Amino acid sequence: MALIQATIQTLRPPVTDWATDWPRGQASRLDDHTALARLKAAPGLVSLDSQQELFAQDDPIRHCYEVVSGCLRTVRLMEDGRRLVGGFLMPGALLGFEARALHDFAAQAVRATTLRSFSHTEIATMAAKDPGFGQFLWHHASDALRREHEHMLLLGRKTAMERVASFLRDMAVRAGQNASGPIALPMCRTDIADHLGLTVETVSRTMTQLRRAWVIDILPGRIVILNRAALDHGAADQLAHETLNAEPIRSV
Amino acid sequence: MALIQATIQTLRPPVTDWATDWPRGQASRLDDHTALARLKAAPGLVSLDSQQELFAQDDPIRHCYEVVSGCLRTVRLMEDGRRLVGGFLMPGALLGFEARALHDFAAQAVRATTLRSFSHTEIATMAAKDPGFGQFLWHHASDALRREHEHMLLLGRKTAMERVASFLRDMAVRAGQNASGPIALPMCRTDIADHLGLTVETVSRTMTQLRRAWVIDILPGRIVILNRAALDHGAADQLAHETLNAEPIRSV
DNA sequence: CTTACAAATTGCGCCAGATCAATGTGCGGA
DNA sequence: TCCGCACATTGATCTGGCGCAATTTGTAAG
Repeated sequence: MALIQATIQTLRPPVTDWATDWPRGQASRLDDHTALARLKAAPGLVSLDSQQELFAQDDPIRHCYEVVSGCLRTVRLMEDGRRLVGGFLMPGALLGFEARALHDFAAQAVRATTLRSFSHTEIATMAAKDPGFGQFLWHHASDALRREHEHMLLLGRKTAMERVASFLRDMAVRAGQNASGPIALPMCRTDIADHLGLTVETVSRTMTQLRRAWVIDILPGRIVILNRAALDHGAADQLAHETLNAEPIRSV
Repeated sequence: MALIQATIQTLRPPVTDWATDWPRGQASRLDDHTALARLKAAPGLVSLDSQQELFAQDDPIRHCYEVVSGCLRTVRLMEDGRRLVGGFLMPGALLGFEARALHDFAAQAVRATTLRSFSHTEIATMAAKDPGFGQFLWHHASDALRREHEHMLLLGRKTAMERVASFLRDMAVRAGQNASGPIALPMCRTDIADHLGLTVETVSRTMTQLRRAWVIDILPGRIVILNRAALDHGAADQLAHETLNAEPIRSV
């Protein structure tokens, strides 16, 4: 059950931007939609400690959220403990904006996190009145769908190396880091493994392989991409063989 | 590229039902929405031969479709030929109702298929004008999202036996066959394998295992569920061991 | 600085499912 | 009825990733 009860106050006049979460899609052009702006003017605020749960799987959807800071994961559990991490939500991401009665994933803070919270009922009401807002929700769901499709391909057909490479590339894109520089990995290896359909050990081994091949450097809580082309092209495998004997000096 | 150019004529007065495709969800209650009814009054009709492609991956989205008869698969290919079948579309299913510029999957006929076709532009225009229709699209995308989440769990964490069992159970539910009776499997084993993230051989072996355990019977182009509980409960594995020596008389 | 604990890495043996290779089966056409 | 072809099944072998356990690293507390 949801641990936090956010308070939604009265709606007040328009404000400005609505951060969206489509790093790799054509974001719907509704950032400045007035209904959204009105909504954003009076959000509830939620703070979560690290590992705290925002809502559980099968909880009724009462609120929608926008991540302000921190990082969340969506989690789905099987009875026997097998776990799937649907995704990681970074600042700007939206959560719970589906037309549905129950959450099909739990949401948990990867680390201390703050969110803006909105009433889901109000969202639905607004969608019923305002076609523009309805369109926004449609666009949002469609974009989510496209990303899930991509992830299904990863889970269904990619090798461990390809999965890890895809993940790291995605994290780089999300961080806006097309250039070099450390990329934060706030989530633990277990979370990454459960997101990629692998085990912790395989994730660790694969990342080590990439390090040995000078494709990435591994620092506590972050990585640095040394050879972006290898990561993109999937040539990481070949590289791993070529440079296997050379042992890079590990950054301190 | 799309092989068929459907013609959308003028819109005419309301008609009746709008078959939806949420066998396991709370279908959005918009079946009789007037905008949809208006649209449905003047659809283009499309016929596909078996294996014919309706649209390719990365084609611009020009039309939306409702499956009238037959069966389609959505397909995504990797450069090296690895293939993922996103899903199978049975009569009543909707296709291409996303807010997006390009298709992220190709759609191909599993066997001879007919569809009603609608202009995607018109859909988008209608969504912009009519909040109720926008809501319908939002609901539709949200339901699709929930199904994809379920499938991600299958691809990421389930065993071959669990995947095949889930698939057969789904097909039974879709066919409205909670009772006994043959369930049509119009798609070939390769399609099933690419849908479940397995190989043809593994699908075949697993189904044989289920047959030997008296959980299902296998007929050309269809199956019969003999032990629904085993299929649901995933106890298929245990059963497979218990009854492994007994060789059921194969139906002719 | 030392201790303590969780997270990450590494080694090693094993197995579910992949891969390669026949063989079997059903169906449509001449 | 026979042929031909695509699909399905089965067998034999191989391997990528898993499972378990030991070790190392990072980090927070004392």
